[in-house]
Amino acid sequence: MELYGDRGFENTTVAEIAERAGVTERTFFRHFADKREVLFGGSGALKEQMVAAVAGAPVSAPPIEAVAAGLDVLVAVLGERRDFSRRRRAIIAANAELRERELIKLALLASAMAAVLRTRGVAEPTASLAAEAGMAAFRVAWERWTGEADEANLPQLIRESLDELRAVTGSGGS
Amino acid sequence: MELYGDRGFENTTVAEIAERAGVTERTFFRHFADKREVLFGGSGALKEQMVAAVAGAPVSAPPIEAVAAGLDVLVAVLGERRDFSRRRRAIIAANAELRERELIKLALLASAMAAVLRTRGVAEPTASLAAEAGMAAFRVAWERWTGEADEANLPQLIRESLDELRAVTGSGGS
DNA sequence: ACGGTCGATGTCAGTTACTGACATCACAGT
DNA sequence: ACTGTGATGTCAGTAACTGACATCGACCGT
Repeated sequence: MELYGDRGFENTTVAEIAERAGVTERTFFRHFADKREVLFGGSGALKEQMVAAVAGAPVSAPPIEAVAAGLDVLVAVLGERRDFSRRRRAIIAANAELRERELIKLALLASAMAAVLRTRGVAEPTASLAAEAGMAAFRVAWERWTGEADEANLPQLIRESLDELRAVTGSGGS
Repeated sequence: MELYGDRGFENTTVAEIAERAGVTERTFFRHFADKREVLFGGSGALKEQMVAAVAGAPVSAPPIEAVAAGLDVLVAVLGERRDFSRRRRAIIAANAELRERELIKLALLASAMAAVLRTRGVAEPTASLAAEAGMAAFRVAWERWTGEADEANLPQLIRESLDELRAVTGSGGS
């Protein structure tokens, strides 16, 4: 991350990273599938935690509530160190390939949540849409949170986004 | 696309594509920024059309309606040749890098629509959320349309997805 | 203590996506 | 005919990855 931050992602070679870490290039690629994955390492574990949170929501809770429980985990993990998150975000925002990777990671999280919803008996278009809606709300809240100067409250922003999403979709069908 | 379909995306080299097209490798890279871009060529023009459609929606129309007008264009362009779309989709679905690319293309379309909404006076969290919600509805509808065997109606599926999205977010706030 | 297995690392050679610099060539306008 | 201009070819180079094999240290059973 230091190298990516200083010289930029694309001006940093794997050889440099490996040298800084005191290993060979080959070893780097045994730890990370590719150069981008460095910034998305914990996403597997994160997925597990989110899945557990969604699965652990009360049976009576509507789908969007279960998804919100999953997002709480996401927020807890990503939102704890704000300056770290901002540096990371700046690096990702500055590079198209990293943005792609981030999008697919979030999409994976959403589809994992949708899968859990299905095991809870939610039928298909609904499950995916609830998960996607939650993710959209998160994404927008996340942008604001990392972008704004003052100490905004991330869970609060997510709640507002969900409310806004309801308002926006609620006005009129096609 | 023939090569990608037959041998798979990652087993196809740029040299092969160039040879098939009767040009050199270098020329290939002058037409396409990278190997994936082949499958996403028209997305610039598509964006323009969608932007125009959103901008052209009645001033009185709520944001989600303007977005729906943009999606109609997307549907018209992508949905006209169904078998072509399905082959293309199969290729993309089979490869992670292509899925990444598709996600960022859709995200670009969404953010372009959000930008237009802003020029129409829609305030910020609302604009992004309306665009993202619309895109989520499209994505889910698109999955169903390309996946299902019978001749489903894509605009119809999108309308259903938007309705479902409203239902799903509408049940309860946090 | 000793041999053996195993996991992590190093080494090396190779492929392939992509890029910059320069040459060539056809064609349009004057 | 002259000249630019845009598209292509040629060539050399970089850097991300990958497969195959060697090494080495820790740990395990006897």
